[in-house]
Amino acid sequence: MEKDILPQCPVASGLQSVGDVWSILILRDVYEGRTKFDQMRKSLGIVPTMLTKRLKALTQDGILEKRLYSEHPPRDEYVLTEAGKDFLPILVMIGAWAHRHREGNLAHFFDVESGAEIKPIAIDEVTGAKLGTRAIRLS
Amino acid sequence: MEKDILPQCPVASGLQSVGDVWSILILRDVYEGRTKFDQMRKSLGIVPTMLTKRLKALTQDGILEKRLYSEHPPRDEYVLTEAGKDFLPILVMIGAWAHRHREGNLAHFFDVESGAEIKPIAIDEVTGAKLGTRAIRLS
DNA sequence: CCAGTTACTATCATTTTGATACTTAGTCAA
DNA sequence: TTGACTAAGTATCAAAATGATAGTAACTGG
Repeated sequence: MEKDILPQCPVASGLQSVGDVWSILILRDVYEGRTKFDQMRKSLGIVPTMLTKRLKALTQDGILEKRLYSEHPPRDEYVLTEAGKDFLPILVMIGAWAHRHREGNLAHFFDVESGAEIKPIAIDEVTGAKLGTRAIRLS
Repeated sequence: MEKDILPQCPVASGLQSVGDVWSILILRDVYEGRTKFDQMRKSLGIVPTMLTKRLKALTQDGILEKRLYSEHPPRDEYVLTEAGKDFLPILVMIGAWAHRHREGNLAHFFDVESGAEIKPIAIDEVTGAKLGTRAIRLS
């Protein structure tokens, strides 16, 4: 789609960085510890040209950054920036939405410390109200 | 991308319904009350063939449904199902993420009742902890 | 020095998306 | 009762993105 559609909309703006399936699945991989090119390629079944392209875009957008993990041979991995880490809750919310509304035998998210399954909800930090229960205006 | 990649991953599963920019922007439009074909077409600058295709997919996936709003002439609008309404928090989270990490003069979300700006955060309903502050495992 | 690993790039076919024009079914006003 | 207008699309074709397959470059370890 076009570049500069709806420039004032925060949703459209966010989607310009991260509004495509491969990018989001790459982020999921990185969260899971698959930070290297070939790990992602195998895990996702993505063709290398596409993976290269997406990693470049995510890096330029400040969501991932390249880090040398071996000098000899020189090898880079991709790690999350602050912006990248900050996207994790959205991933988890998407997964939880899928559990509620999509068919299939899906994996679940667990809190490592307690072992309990995570039930993510979004609230407004100001009112404390669950999002979706009160009217919202965008302006 | 392929159809059946990573069938057990809830994130990948969710993205199959709603993992594309147009679909998400259509949902945003519907939340904002632009429920009719031409309203969306103008608001988004989307080509009608694409809009038709996306509306059909969202409808088949149970996120939108067609509703007759005029008998003569017969005219349909698209309204949110429960699954569609349940996606709103994710939209707001994406917008909030963009506010934190993207440049530009972006519109903000407000609570209609209180007038205050919304600061969405995702928490685990079980532990009450903010997502991203504790380790998560997917299995 | 030869096979293996990692991180890619090159090339080309296929698929998806976009632009423009057109259609269908109705309304409304003169 | 014709002619302009609206809403919701479809048809056709060009352009761009994606996918498949193969190949390269730099290094390692035996």
